[in-house]
This record gives sequence, C-alpha cells and structure tokens, in this order.
Amino acid sequence: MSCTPRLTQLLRLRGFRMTPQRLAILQALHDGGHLSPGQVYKRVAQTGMMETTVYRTLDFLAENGILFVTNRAKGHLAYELARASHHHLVCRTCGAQVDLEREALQPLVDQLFQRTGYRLDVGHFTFSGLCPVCLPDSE
Amino acid sequence: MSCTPRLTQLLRLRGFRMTPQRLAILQALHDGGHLSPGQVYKRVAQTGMMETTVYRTLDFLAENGILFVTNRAKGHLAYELARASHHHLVCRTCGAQVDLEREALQPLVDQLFQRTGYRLDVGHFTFSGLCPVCLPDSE
DNA sequence: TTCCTTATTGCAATTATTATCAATAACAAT
DNA sequence: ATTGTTATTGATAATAATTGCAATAAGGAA
Ligand SMILES: [Mn+2]
Ligand SMILES: [Mn+2]
Ligand SMILES: [Zn+2]
Ligand SMILES: [Zn+2]
Repeated sequence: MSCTPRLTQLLRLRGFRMTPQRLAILQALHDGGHLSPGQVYKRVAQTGMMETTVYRTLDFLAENGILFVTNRAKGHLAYELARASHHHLVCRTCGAQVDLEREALQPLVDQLFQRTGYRLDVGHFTFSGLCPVCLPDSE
Repeated sequence: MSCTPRLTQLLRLRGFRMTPQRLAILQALHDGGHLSPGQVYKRVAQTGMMETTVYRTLDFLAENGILFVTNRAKGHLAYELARASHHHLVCRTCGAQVDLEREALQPLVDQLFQRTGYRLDVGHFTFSGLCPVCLPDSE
C-alpha cells in the first residue's frame, strides 16, 4: 500500500511501532472495505497471527484514527481504512446502501449544540431505514 | 408493575406467552433503567434463571417493542422499558448525559429523506460528544 | 552491527454471546 | 379441573470477544 510509510511514521511519532501483523491487517482492510473482526481474521489467518491480535490491533488502529469503526446491526462492529469522513444509510429490508458525506450531519451537530451545548462526535455512523423501493411496501 | 396485564395481553394476541422469567426481567428494568444483559442477569440471578434466557428474553421483548435497545460504547447493548421515544447524548470525557426528545431528530429524518429518499428508523440512539464543561478543555 | 528498552505478540484462561435440543409449562379448548 | 398443543426454558455446547502475563521483536542508541 502507498500509505504505509506515512502510517509507520505516524505511529513512531507517538511511541508505537509498525509490525507485520498491523501491516497485514491494514492490507486486508485495503482489499476488503468494511470488515468485521472475524472477516479480517479470515483474511490474515494464513500468516499465523492469533485472532486475539486481530481484535487488539483493530481497536488500536481505530483508537489512533487509522481506522473507522461503525456499529452495525445488533452491536456488531465493522472497521475500514480511514478515508474522507462519511456515514452509511442502509435499508433494513433489502440491504441497499447509500453513503452520506460528512456534511450531511452538520445540521444535526449544530442543532444539538444549540439545544444542549454538547458538541456531537461525528464519527462514522451506520443508520438504518427504508429505501425508496421498500418504503411503499411498508404498510 | 402496573403495566404487566397490558403487556401480557399484547403478547397473547401475538401468540406468545407471559412467563415468570419475562416478568422478572421487566421488573429488573423497571427498577434499573438502562441495563446491559449482564446487569439484568445480576438482578434476576436469585430466581435461578439462566443467563442465556436473559439474552433471549431481552432480544424478544425488544423485537416486540416492549423494550428499547441502544448501542452503547464499543458495540455493547443496553435495554430499557419502552416509554416515550427519546435519545441520549453522553459526554465522552466526563460521562454527563442529556436526553433528547424524539423531535430532536426530525430535521435529520427529513433531510435524509430529501437527499436520499430513505426514511431513517428513529429508534433509540445514544450519541457521543463533548459536554459544555469538557468542551473548552479539549484545546 | 550490536545492545537495550519496552511495545507488541503468542498463548492460555476468562468472560460474553449465540445456537441446539429435549424437557417444561402457558394457556386455550374441552 | 383435565388435556393437548407448542412456546419457552434449562442445560450444554459452540462461538465471539476480552484479559493477563511471559516471550518476542521493533527500533532508538551506542
Ligand atoms: Mn464507511
Ligand atoms: Mn433511553
Ligand atoms: Zn430496501
Ligand atoms: Zn463532559
């Protein structure tokens, strides 16, 4: 990947280290898009890395802003390489998805700030809903 | 609880049954507010009920609209007795919370509908952010 | 290159969550 | 009250996720 030298530097500046395990996991996410810990493990199992390392590493990389995390259905997490801030809107019936640019949540951020003084963390949301196709069928 | 006859009827109309286990779990949530499955289990363990029953029952009651579920930190779920639709905004630094009435998300619902044609499911969100006290400290 | 420090991993043990299936008990009908 | 149907639970196994610690290795310094 083209970004590995940059990420290596980023970690070193913070006193952390780049490792073959972290590189393998980054590669898996580079190839796979949004993946659960189990899916990541399947893609790196060949290297002999432990599954516990996958969990730890995903959490670590997300903590350092190198990965995005999102809460998928029923409390399950999915990770992806951090890129332009965005969110997802997925149809609960047919699974169709659309992406939302970061700015789509700015009105909510502003409104919550006005109402409560809280500044919303705009991370990487996955919203559920009904797509235009399924919406009419629902009732 | 005062609502148990109504809930019993609700379940029967759908072909389900009220049981001592379900009543105990409802009581625990009545007393405890927002609880994780483990916290619910602690409160009903005295009855001898299995922990697996707690998980199943929480999922079942939420599926039937009797409980609200929400995604708390790192993919962990919390349940509460369904009441007036609302959401939560919690400070990621000090943990301070404010509640949001259902209408607080209506602008987002409308905006997403306009932009994408998707109708957002407005369930029971827990948003993270910085409270007015912690906000200035964050640089 | 070699040596040190210590961040990181492997490994094993816990804990959390889900799945299976036979035994139980709600509750509707008699 | 008794019976029959079957939703529900207990019990156990399987799977997912977390934790603790000793062994390993990244990478800065000599
Ligand atoms: Mn994404
Ligand atoms: Mn709530
Ligand atoms: Zn759809
Ligand atoms: Zn705060």
